[in-house]
Formats: sequence, structure tokens, C-alpha cells
Amino acid sequence: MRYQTGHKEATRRQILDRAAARFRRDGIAGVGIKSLMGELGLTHGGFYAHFGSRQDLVARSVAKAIEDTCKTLQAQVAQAAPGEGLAAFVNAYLSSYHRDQIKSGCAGAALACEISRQEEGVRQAFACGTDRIVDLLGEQLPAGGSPEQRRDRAYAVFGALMGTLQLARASIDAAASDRLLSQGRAAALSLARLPWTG
Amino acid sequence: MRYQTGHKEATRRQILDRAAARFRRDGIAGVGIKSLMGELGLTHGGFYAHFGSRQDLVARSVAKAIEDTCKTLQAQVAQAAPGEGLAAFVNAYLSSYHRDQIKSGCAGAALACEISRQEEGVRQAFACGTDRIVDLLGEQLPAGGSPEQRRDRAYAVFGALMGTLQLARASIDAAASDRLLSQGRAAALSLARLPWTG
DNA sequence: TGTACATCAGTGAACGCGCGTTCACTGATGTAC
DNA sequence: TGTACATCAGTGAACGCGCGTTCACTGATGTAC
Repeated sequence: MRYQTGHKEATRRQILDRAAARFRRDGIAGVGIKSLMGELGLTHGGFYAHFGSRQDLVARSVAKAIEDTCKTLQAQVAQAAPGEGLAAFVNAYLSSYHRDQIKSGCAGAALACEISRQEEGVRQAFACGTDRIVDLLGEQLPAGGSPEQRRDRAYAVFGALMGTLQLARASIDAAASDRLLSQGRAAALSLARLPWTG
Repeated sequence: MRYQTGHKEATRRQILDRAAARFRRDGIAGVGIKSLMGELGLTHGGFYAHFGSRQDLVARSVAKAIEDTCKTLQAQVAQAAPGEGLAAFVNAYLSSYHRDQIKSGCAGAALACEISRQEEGVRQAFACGTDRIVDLLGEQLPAGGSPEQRRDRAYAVFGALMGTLQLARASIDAAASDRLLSQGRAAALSLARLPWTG
């Protein structure tokens, strides 16, 4: 054979990785197949040997992007000292690095507005990944509260992180954007550490 | 003249209103000029008598959308009983109506992900509108704190509202989405009512 | 009063372009004999 | 060892289509004389 064993699978993975990055950076509607394949030194025709359609790629890329997000956050938390998981999560999420690296960052913050316009499969993949991220965040919350309370709290904190990161990215004023991040970190921690009621 | 005085200006306003709604519902990349003009019973060629380019329309529509958002929220707050402005803001923002009516809803929640990809003019218009919304929200916060603290707090609350609304819109599970809203309202109020420090 | 002309919001064909998708083809390698 | 053929990841021309934009034109009305 012209190509080594696993070559095609490796190409497929490259396309998926690149698409997951590009969709986050340029939006789901902003990435064409020709441009995507071109970045990998390939021509557009070969795409259909790897994916059934562009829509198929979108669904798999969103799933991949949100899975990667989850893994990255898991790694951040794992590196933290005991009891510092929450701060590690929040600081990593609302960091200037995360703000500036959209293409490798949280798929939620990069794509949330577009997800509600996507078909069932994409939304399902997104919801599934979000659930895992929120579970991870829930585990970092202070002890106490019922499972439902912890889950609700984790969703609220995640929503706050996502919204704040988007505002920081949209900002045209660098100082204001930095301030949004630092104040957002403080607010998210306060919210996460509110006493459990009931 | 074939058309009454003000006819052209009225058409222009209709295009702008429709565009502001469509961009929110379908995304900035998801609205074509032909489709937009067609909805108003016009043909695409006439568009350029009203706007210099599609990009020009985008900038003006985003500005319009965020201004409308600001006015709507102002009206919600104005209707509230004294001291209930904060609750009115939060309840209106994280309502099932707002979740379901993207096209007339907050431009931030509908477009934030796309704003960071837009050119300077669009981002400036967005930032300006967001500032006004956050000012309004800041006025509803409990008394106390420095102007900077109040502003920071208002931004954090607004980020939380925006992120939570996006999560509620992305959700495929109606009950989970409703729960996100109600828990998000409680969380936003808690965050807004945190004691002022320092 | 009627005729000729000016006005101008809107029309729709045409432009070049890029899109997603298809498909006959290429060409380097492995296998059969 | 050499020759013929199979394999298959990737190529690139071609398809129909919709995009943003331009521009000569339409046709209802107002104005001039």
C-alpha cells in the first residue's frame, strides 16, 4: 500500500482536531471544507472519504471540542493542591490565556450561541459534554448540600464563567477585559462558596 | 412622487428592525440579503439604496439590537415596584419567554460568541450597548460599595445571566432548561446581593 | 386642459465567487505468479 | 527475478446553488408649460 497502516485514521483524526479548533475560532458557519483540508495540505475532495457530510463533521467536532474542554479542565483540577480544585477551575477558566486561545478553549464559551441553532445531534453532544464539565465543577464545590443543590450551583457557576469569558472576549478595551476576568473570578468563587440552604 | 414622504426612511427602518431580529435568531453569518429583503416583500437589489454594504448593515443592526435590548430591560425595571428593580431585571432576563424569543431578546446572549470575530465597529457598538445595560443593572443593586465595585458586580451578574440563558437555550431537555432558569435567577440574585467588602 | 419631462424607490438580470458534494482518475505500494 | 494486477488515500475538474454587489431599467407620481 502507498500509505502506512493507520494513515487514513490519522488523517481523519487530524481533520477532526483541526475542525474542532476552527469551529471554535471562526464559528460553525465560518469554516469551509476546502479551507479546512487545505490547512492540512490536502484537497477538498478527499474529505468525503472521512466524513459523510459537513453536518456529520460539525456534530463530531462539537462533541470532540467539548470532550477536549472537559479533559483540559480535568487536568487543571488534577494538578491543583487538595482543596484548591475550585480555585484552579475558576482561575484556569477566567484566565487571559483562555480568553485569547479560543480555538483550544471551552467549546461552550466559543459556541453556545450557535448551538441552539444546530440540529438535534449537535445539541445532544453539546449537552452531554456540558453535563460532564458541570459534574467536574460540582465535585470542586465546598462540602454540603444535596446532590440537586450541588448540581444546580455548579450549573449557575458554569453559566457565570461562560458568560463572563464571552464578555471578556468581546471587549475592545484590554484593561477592561482583564478586569472582567479578575472580578469574574472573584464573583464565581463567591457564588460557588455561598452557604448551602435548607 | 410615487412614494409618500418618509417612505424610504420607513423602509430603511424596517430592514434594520428585521435584520436586528434575524441576526439574533439565525446568527450574523446566517442571514442573507435576499432572504432579508424578501421577508419585507422587496427584492435584493434595493438593499444598496439603504445601506452601503452587508457589513454596514451588520454594524447598525447589532447596535440597534443591543439598544433595543437596553430599552426593553429599562421598561421592565421601570414597571417594577420600588426596590424590586433587581428582581424585575433578573426575572425578565431569565424568563422562559426570553429564552424562547431569541429574535427580540438580549443581543448579548444571542450574539456574544460571534462578536469577538467581528470588526472594530461592530465590537464597539456591542461594547457601548453592553455598558448601558450593565449601568442599568448596576443601578438596581443594593445600596453600598464604591462605583467601581458596583460596576464590577453588575458585570459579573450580567455575565452570569447571559451565560445561563445561553445554556438554557442550548438545552434539549425542557425540564432541565426550566430548572436552569429558575436556579439561575436565584444564583444571580444571591450574587447581586452579596455584602460589599472593603 | 393636456403633453412632456423629471424624480426616485424599487426591480431583476448579470457579475464573479465560494460553497458542499460527486466522481473518474492518479500513482505509490503490495501481492500473485 | 520480473511482470501484471489489485488496492486505496488522495486529487481536482465539474455540478448546481446561493452569496454580495452592480447597474440599466421600470413605472407611478409630481412639476412645467
